Amino acid sequence: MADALEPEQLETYFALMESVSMLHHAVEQQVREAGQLSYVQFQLLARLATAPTRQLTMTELADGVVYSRSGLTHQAGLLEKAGLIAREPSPDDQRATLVAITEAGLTRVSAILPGHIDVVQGQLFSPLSKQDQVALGELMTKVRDHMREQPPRSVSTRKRGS
Amino acid sequence: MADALEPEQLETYFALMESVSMLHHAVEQQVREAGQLSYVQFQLLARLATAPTRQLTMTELADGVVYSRSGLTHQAGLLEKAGLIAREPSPDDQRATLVAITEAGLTRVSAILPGHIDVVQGQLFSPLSKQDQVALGELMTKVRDHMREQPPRSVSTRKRGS
DNA sequence: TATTGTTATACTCTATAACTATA
DNA sequence: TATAGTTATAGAGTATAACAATA
Repeated sequence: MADALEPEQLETYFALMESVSMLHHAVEQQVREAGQLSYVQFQLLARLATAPTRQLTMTELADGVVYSRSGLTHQAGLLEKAGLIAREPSPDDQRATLVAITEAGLTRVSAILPGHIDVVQGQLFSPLSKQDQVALGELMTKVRDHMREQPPRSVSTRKRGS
Repeated sequence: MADALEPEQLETYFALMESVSMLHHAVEQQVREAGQLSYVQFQLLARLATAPTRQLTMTELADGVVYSRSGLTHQAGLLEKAGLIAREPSPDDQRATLVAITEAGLTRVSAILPGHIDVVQGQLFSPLSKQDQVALGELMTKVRDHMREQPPRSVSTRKRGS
């Protein structure tokens, strides 16, 4: 409502989307070549690998990565079949499923990470000064936090109208 | 090679990817609801609408939006079937196809744009100060320009190894 | 020989709706 | 009644390779 975008903002928006699209394409390729995984699968594994207890519920795991429950179930099925994660019922809540990364999963992430970091360094950070990099971090943290507050209206699919 | 990512850079990278993923999801929905198009289709139309002569060759149109020739052919086929673009052989180069946006295409873009701008404003820019917005534009322009210089190794698929 | 674009095909991803089971 | 997760299925997107035509 109200507030149009300045032409300058439109250019910023386009530059952001194009940059990230290209970056996404580059890292997707790297992840596939180095680890035979899609980027989504890599994100899920990376999230598990960095989780405090190295296990999350399906819902926690989905958050911010996947936008439908069935999508996550599908990806988790593939990862489990590949032996990279393990699922077991949660003791706390019988409805929930706990997902844990396996040793093989950790190994896979380790195989991907160095090359991944090279790509991100080369594509995203190399044209930026140290100052720029810090600034970008601050900006995107603000944006991400703001977006997280917005009703994602997807994973927590609580249909109203339809 | 060399140069690892600082943990701070890793966070920046993640914040960027998550933000844009959510933004992409939001605009994708908006474009579909307001204009019955995918985001890629909207990008193609928008690119044509803002092109100086309102027509581009397939290769020019693909640039930065689509990463395979056949993908563009497919999308162009859909857009043409919907009457939003028109294709004709180029007079300059008999191999090339000129793609032009139709009146219906322009109308469709117009139908999408206001709501689109609202979403971008609300999701991306609203948490940022005017200063922040300018800074983001400068940063992403640098990044985009740098990435454009990198061999995209995709559209201009000049296979070497395989 | 290199480039533009299309075709055919196959694969992956994603989303919707219906369903089960537990809170 | 609401939530966690799965299943089945259908649709859309994308990429590879083989191809035709022009430069």
